[in-house]
Amino acid sequence: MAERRYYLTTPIYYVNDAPHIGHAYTTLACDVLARFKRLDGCDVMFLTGTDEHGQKVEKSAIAAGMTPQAFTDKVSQNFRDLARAMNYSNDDFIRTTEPRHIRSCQAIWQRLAERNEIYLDKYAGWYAVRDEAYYAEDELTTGPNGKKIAPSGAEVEWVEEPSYFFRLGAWQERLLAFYEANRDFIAPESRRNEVISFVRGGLRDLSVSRTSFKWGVPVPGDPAHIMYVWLDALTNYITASGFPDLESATYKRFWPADLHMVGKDILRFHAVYWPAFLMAADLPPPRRVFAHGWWTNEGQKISKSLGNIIDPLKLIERYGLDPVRYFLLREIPFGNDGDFSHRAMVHRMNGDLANDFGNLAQRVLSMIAKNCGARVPAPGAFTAADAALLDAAKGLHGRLAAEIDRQAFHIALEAAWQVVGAANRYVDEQAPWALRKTDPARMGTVLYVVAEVVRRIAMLIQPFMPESCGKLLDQLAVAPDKRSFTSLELALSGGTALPVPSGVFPRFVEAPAA
RNA sequence: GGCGGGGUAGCUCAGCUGGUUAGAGCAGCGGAAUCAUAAUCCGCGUGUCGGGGGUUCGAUUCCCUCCCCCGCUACCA
Repeated sequence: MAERRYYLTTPIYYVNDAPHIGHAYTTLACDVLARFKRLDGCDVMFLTGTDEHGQKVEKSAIAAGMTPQAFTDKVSQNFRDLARAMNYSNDDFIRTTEPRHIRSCQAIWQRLAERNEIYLDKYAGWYAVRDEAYYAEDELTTGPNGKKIAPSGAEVEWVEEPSYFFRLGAWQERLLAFYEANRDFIAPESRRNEVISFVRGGLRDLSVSRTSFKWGVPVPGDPAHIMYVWLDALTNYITASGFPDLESATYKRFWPADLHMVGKDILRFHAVYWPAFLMAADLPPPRRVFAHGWWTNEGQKISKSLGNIIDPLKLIERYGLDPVRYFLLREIPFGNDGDFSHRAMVHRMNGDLANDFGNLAQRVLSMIAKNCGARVPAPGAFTAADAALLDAAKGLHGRLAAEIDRQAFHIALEAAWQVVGAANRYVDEQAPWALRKTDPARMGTVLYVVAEVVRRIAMLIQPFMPESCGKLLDQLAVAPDKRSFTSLELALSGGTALPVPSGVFPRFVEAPAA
C-alpha cells in the first residue's frame, strides 16, 4: 500500500534560539509520522538538525568569547537534548557546519552557476546597521534630522555591496506550472493559495551571497562572498540524502524528500525558493511541504518580550512526556493555530488518556488478572456485538494510515478514540462482572474481545505515545518483535500468561492550593 | 489597497458538488451501574447556521451586497 521509502525532514533550527514549544511541535509531528511509517513497513529516513551559520551566530559567539565553531558546538547540543527528552526517533541530525554540508552547498552553487542561474551584480538598498536588515523605500519615514528612519526606529543608510543573484524572476511560470501539476505540494490548501498568489505577484531575482560577514559557506571561486543563509540552510535536506554523490545508495533511495514539515513563517522559503533552486540545479524538488500553525500560551501570543515562552522540558516534567505528545497533536486540527493552556492539557490527559483509554485497559486487565488466572482467556464463538467491535478496531489501521498520510493527526487520534468509546460501551453492555457468576465462559470471551481491541489500538497509536503504548503492550504480553503493523492480525492467544497490570495513563491531580 | 481563508450550540470544531426533525467532542443538568485510575454508561440542545437581498418547489450549502475576524503581500532567520 504505502511506498517502500519515506524521507521527511524538520526545518533545521537556528542555534541562536533556545528550544521552545514550536521546535518541539514541528519535530513531534515528524516523529509520529516517521514512527507510523516504520511500523507500517516503510524504509524511513527522518532528518532534523541545526542551522549554524549567519551573522547573528557570529556575533553571539564573539559576545560569548568563543569561536563560532565552539559556540555552535555548544548550543546545538540544546537541540539534541530536546530530541532525547521528547523521544524523537530521527535517523540523522545534520549541522550546517559539517564538512558534508559545506561540500553539498558548494556543489549546488556550482550546478547553478554552470547553468547560468547565478550572476554577479550589486545589492543596493537602505540598510539599518542596528537591525542588520534592509528596508524598502516605502517602509521608511523621514526623521526630524532629515535622515531616513526604518519602521523599527533605526536610522538607515544607502548601502551597496557586490552580491551574487539567483535568477528567481525567471522561474515564476515554471513554479506556477509545478504547483498546478503537483496539487499536494503545499498544504494546507489555504497556504497553497497564499504561495501561488505570492508567485503570481511576480518574483525578483534573489541576492544569494553576502560580503558583510564570514561565518558561512564560502562561494566557490570567490571566497570573499558567503552563501546566503537560506541557500545554505535549505540545502541541508539534500545533503543528508547523500548529495552531491548522485550515485550514492542513500541519494538514489531517498531523494526527493517526501515531506518537509515547516512552521507557517518559513513556508515561502520552502515552497518557492527551494523548488526553484532545485529545478534550476536540475535536481528533483521535494514532494510536499506542510506548514503548520503556532501555539499561544493561555490565550496569549508567545513572545520573548512577554516572557511567556513555553519550555517543552518543563511541560514534560509537569505532565509527563506522552501526555504532552498526545495533547499537542490531538488538541487542535493540525495546520491551525492553537492554544496551550494548563486547563486544556489536564482535560485531555484526564479525560482522553486516564478515563477513556487508560481506564478501559485497566478495567479489562484487572478483571483478567482476578478472574481468569492472569491468563488471556480463550474466547468462545463471537456474537454480533463482539464482531462489530472487533471489526471497528480492525478498520482503524487503514483509516489512520490515510489520515497520517495527509498529516491529519488530530483526526487519526479521534478515529482511534471512537473505537475506545465503542469498547467502553461494549464493556458496559456486556457487563462481564455479572457474567462472572452466570456464564464465566462468556465473560472470558468478552474480556478477550476487549483485550484484543486494546492491543490493536495500543499498537496503532504507538507513534504518538511510544513509551506508554509499549507498557500497555507489555501488559498484554505482546512480544516486542510483534508490534509492527504486519503483526496486527496476530491476535492474542488464549492461555498466554499476563503480568500484574498497573495504570499506564495517570490522572493529573491538582496540588491543593497552598 | 490586492489576493486568500473564515464567521454554525457556552467552548473547540464537522457539515463534498443545495433536499428527511443542522451534527460531534467537551462543559452543564438528570439518571444507571459498580469490573475499573470516583473511571464508565444512558438521557436532555426551540442554535435568527454573521446581516440583508436574490435564484429555487426547497439554501447553512449557489449568486449579489454589507459587517466583522485572520493570513499573505519577499531577501532577520
